[in-house]
Amino acid sequence: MARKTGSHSEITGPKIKQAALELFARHGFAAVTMRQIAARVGVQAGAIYNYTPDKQALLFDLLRGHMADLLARWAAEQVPHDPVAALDHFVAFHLDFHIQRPDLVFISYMELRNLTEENFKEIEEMRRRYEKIVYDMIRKGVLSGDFQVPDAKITSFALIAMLTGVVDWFREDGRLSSTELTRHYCALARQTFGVNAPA
Amino acid sequence: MARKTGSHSEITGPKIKQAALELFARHGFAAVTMRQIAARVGVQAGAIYNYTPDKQALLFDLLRGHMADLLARWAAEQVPHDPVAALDHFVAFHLDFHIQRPDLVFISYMELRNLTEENFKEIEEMRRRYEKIVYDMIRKGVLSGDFQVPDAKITSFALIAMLTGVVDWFREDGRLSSTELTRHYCALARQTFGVNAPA
DNA sequence: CATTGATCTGAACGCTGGTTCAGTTAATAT
DNA sequence: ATATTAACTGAACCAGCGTTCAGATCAATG
Repeated sequence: MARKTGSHSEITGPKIKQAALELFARHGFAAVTMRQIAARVGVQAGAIYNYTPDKQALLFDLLRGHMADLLARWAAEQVPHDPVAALDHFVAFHLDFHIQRPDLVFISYMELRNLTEENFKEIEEMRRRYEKIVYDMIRKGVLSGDFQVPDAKITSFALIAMLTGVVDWFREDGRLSSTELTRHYCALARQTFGVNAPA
Repeated sequence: MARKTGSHSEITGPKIKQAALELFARHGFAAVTMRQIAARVGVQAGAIYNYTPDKQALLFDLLRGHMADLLARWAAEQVPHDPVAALDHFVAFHLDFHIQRPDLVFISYMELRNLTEENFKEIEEMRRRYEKIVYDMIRKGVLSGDFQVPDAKITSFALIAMLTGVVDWFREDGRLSSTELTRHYCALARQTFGVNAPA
């Protein structure tokens, strides 16, 4: 038996990516086998190699795609000039983006060490670009006097950590809606940044 | 060749734990082999089984020991009654404890999914106990009027995330000393908690 | 000095991993 | 109808896995 009706490349390709994503997120890259991925797609392990050169590329494509998506979407945002409004905007953007992709966020943090050195550098570079966005935003607010923080660099890390950490516990059907979540975190971030008067 | 001078149980046992810790942290539990651990200790793979029933136990013992240490050390702390002073105390304690054990912190977060269900539950329970400590501390400060936060639960997660995230970038020989780090984070945490007047 | 017992070696066991590939199938083009 | 080819199977390859264990080695004991 081979090639059943409806088993086209345009279907199997994305299914492999999705299966790999879910399994990597649940069990970790090293613990997942090509046969497990294949089984989830409904195909033999060998068939995967029509879509990816190897297991490493499967992981790398997921991570690079995720980071590229993140950077592209932020670039497309209309960010307010006012520092406090910009902070609110960023908090809402970051939470929304990450909450919608818990698996990708997870593996982007967990599986960096399973990347080739070369591949790792590429992802790291993208991550640094994103962190710089946050840092620059904070610097602007500090210079304008809107923010009062002990250290801009530390604060940028702290903000990203506290926001990204949300994916560890947030559930759509939990106590808080994503709207409430965003509202709370905007308030929390403002306090963290020493913003006094509400904008 | 077997049993060389100075190769006692009291030496090899801890060396195995240490080697496992470093390798698990660097490459991940699933990617590390018993032979790699053995090689680092200077022993054959079979010898490891004089000290641990299996690979899983090696991981579990590290995680349980880490969490038990964390809880025991906090229990031994003299925590001030004043909520703001207690917050400062906690921030200093948490940073100090985690900065000194980056590898353990790393695997305690990364390798939870490689635990047996039974073992996982035990670690999760300890983690919850620690989170509850933070939550209770915040509740106290909210009730006394010292803290003003949008949501105590969220804030507890946010605080832990922003503090623990430090191990991802902090280096002893970096721009900031651990003393400065603590000072900055105490200030940041106070702001996050809406503390107005310095205590 | 002979014996003992903890400690470790070295080789093996059965199994599974990623990857390859000749061959099979079915959708499409001629 | 026939030929073509993308998509897939099924089996194999070999390296490496965790784990076991009979036997070797050496420190300590009496």
